[in-house]
Amino acid sequence: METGSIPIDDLSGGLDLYRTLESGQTYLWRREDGRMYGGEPNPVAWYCTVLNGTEPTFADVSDGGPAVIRARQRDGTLEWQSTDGVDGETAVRRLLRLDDDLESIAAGAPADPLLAEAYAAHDGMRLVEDPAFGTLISFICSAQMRVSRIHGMVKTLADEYGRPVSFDGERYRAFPTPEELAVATEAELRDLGLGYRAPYVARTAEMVASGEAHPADARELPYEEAREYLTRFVGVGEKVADCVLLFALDFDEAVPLDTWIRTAIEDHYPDCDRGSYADTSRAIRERFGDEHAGYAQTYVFHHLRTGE
DNA sequence: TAGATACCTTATAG
DNA sequence: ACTATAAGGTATC
Repeated sequence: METGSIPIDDLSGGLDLYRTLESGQTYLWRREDGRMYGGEPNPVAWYCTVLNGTEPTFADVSDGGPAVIRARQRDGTLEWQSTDGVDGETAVRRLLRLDDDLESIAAGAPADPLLAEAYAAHDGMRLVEDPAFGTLISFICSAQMRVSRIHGMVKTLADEYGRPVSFDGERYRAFPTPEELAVATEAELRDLGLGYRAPYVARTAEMVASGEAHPADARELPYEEAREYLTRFVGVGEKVADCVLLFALDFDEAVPLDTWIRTAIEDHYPDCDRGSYADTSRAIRERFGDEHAGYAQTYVFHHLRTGE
C-alpha cells in the first residue's frame, strides 16, 4: 500500500471532501463506513477504483487494475492510500481536481446574489473528474431518481458485475468495465431494480464494449458537438450528456439543466429560459460565466438541494 | 421542429 | 395501513 498526505492549506480555496463527494456529482466513490450516502461527514474515508484502459488513465496500474484509491480528510490534511505501485498522489489530485484554483474561480464568478451565496456557503467543494464510462452509466441511472438511491443502484452494479479487489485487508468491488457490464441482460437489470433504465444501461454497455462508440471520444470535440455526440448512447439525452461532460470529460462550461437548475432559472434568471435546452443552456452558461459555468452549476445545485 | 405522454421503482408525505 | 406523489429525464409519437 502506498500512502501520503496533502496539506489542505496548500490548495487554493481548500477542500471539503464530504461536499465534493456527496454533492451528487459522483457515484463512483463509496464511503468506507458502509453507509450508502449521508451521515457523519469528514473524517470518514471514501474510496474509488481505477484501471488502465481507453478511458482517461488516472493511474498506471502495473497489472491493469483495478486499483483502489482511498482518501480521508483529517486534521487539515488529505490522507490518501493506494494500491501498491500506483502513484496515488497524482491519481487523487486528478480525481479530486486538487490543482483547480478554487479561490480565483469563486472570486472570478459573475457578480450575482445567488452565485455569491452558493459559493460562500459551501467552502472547499470541488468538481470531480471521474472515469467516463462509470459516469455515463451512473447518470443514465439517475433519471427520475433521488441522489441517495442512485448511489444504491451504482453499488448494486458494482457488486453484481464488478471485479473484486483486495486492498488493505478488505474486499472491494470495482465498477464494471464495459465488457463486464455488457453481459447484463435487460431482465437481470430490471430484477436489480433499475426499472425502465435497465434496457438503457444494457444497450449502452454493449455499444461501448463493442467499440461502436466510447464516451471519452467526446473529449476531442467542441462543447456542443460533444454533447450531441453523447446522446447517441441509449438513455442519454442532453442533460445526462452535460453531466458526463462536466463530471468526467473536463468540459467546465457544461451546465446540466436538471430540475434544480431549471427551478433556479425560473426563480432567479427567468430571462435565461429560452424554451429549448440548447438555447437555455447558452443563456445560463453566459450568465454563470462561460469558462467555469459548470462550477457555478455545481454550487447552485448543491446550495438549493441542501437548502443551506 | 416543438409538445405531450408513458415509463420502473421506491421513499416519503398525507 | 393505504394511496398519492415525486425523484439530477429520455424515448417515442
